[in-house]
Amino acid sequence: MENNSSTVGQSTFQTIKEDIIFGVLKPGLKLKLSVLKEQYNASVSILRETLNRLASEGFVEAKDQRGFYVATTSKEDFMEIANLRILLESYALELSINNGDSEWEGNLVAAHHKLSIAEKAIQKDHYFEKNIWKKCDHDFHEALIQACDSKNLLKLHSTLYDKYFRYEMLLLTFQGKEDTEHQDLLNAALNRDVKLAQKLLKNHIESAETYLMHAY
Amino acid sequence: MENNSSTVGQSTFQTIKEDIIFGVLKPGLKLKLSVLKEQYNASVSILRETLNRLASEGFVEAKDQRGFYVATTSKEDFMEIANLRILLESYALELSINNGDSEWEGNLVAAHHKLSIAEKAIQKDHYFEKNIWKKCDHDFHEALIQACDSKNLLKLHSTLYDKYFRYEMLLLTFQGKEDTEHQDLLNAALNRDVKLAQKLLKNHIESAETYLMHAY
DNA sequence: ATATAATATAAAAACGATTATATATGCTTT
DNA sequence: AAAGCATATATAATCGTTTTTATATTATAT
Repeated sequence: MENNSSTVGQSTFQTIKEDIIFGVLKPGLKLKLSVLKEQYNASVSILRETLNRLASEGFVEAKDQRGFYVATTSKEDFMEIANLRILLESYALELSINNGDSEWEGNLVAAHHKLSIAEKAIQKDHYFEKNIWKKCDHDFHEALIQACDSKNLLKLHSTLYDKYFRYEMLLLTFQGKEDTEHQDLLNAALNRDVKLAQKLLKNHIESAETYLMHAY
Repeated sequence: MENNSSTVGQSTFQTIKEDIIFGVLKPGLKLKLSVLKEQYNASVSILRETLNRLASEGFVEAKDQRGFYVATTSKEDFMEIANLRILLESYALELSINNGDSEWEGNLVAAHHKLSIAEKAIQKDHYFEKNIWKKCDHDFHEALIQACDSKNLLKLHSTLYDKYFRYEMLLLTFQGKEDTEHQDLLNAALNRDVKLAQKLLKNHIESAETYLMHAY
């Protein structure tokens, strides 16, 4: 899970964030500066900058005068995240379907194609890199709403997606059974059928949600 | 606009955030570490932590290797913020009205009472502290959705509210003519009339929105 | 005269060291 | 022996300095 962004700050931010999302850093874990320093080869200042950013995004909890902890998880929190994701992604989807031009369609088809390859790969090879599949799934959902024409909305959705995904990673090895869901979603979007697309999206998120809830 | 939170970091964060919201630090302004150091009596490290947090909340733009700038503003950005606020606050309002118990009602009535006093004060005395009125307005809107039972939603709404408020501050001295809007909103909420409350809220935000748009 | 390269300068990024705070440990007193 | 206070230790918060990077300036060559 190496990362070579431009600055040291950027790359440690990315790495730690991913480690939280993929469950390498477990919920509730105390993030001692001295330990992280060794673990991520970064100075205290950089780590504090990083943890502060992660705290304001909600992946880390900053207890005043008592350091940083990996954000804890709960059934309630997961439900909130899922519902907010549905709300925002549905709204964005509607805007995007109504706005999207041919370039949007092209990117969407391309993203779906990549995703379907990754899905096949992960079903054959159980040890296929999860983070590759994650990126494809993320990119597809982002491509769907790309034409919503609201940077703020895209930013919010992205964080919410990551939080939702974290629960997916924490609660299961891999689901692997969402066969045609993405395909159907793609078709509905291309047919500019807002209502259907929104319904499929809701089901898509909720089906994973109920599935994951059993793990709690 | 002094602030004495527990840690130096917390208080400079609060202060700089408020200075951005209230327009003391103008949009696009370059935030030179050396200047801020004098201005806010804080060390570079503290300032970097602060600016990183503000960047991830969207009040500051962090250009890689080229420092920090106060987030720029635009008509489009404002529209996005307003629409997102309507979406989230309407949703939260519905949940809150359906969930709210007597304590929620009590706090709501109290918040509205305080707000109406502040509104009267600001109409008489034109130099009445804006940040007091801001706090009352914020508290009232928060009280409305307090019973929505979703910390994530409340957090998102709070940031969105602040961003919306920033535009209010940047684009006018004071509006001062929203006479009965808050009162009507309060009544609808107490009567548990979701649809009406949502409609009033939408109007409330949009009326300010169109009013402010003329300033651009 | 203009364009490109070398140099100088200013500011951000990163670091290590110092100070303040909280919790754990042990001692004293009732 | 237990409770409360004092001390010690670990760790977070803060600071000043060093290193790196980007941009502005100047010089040189075409």
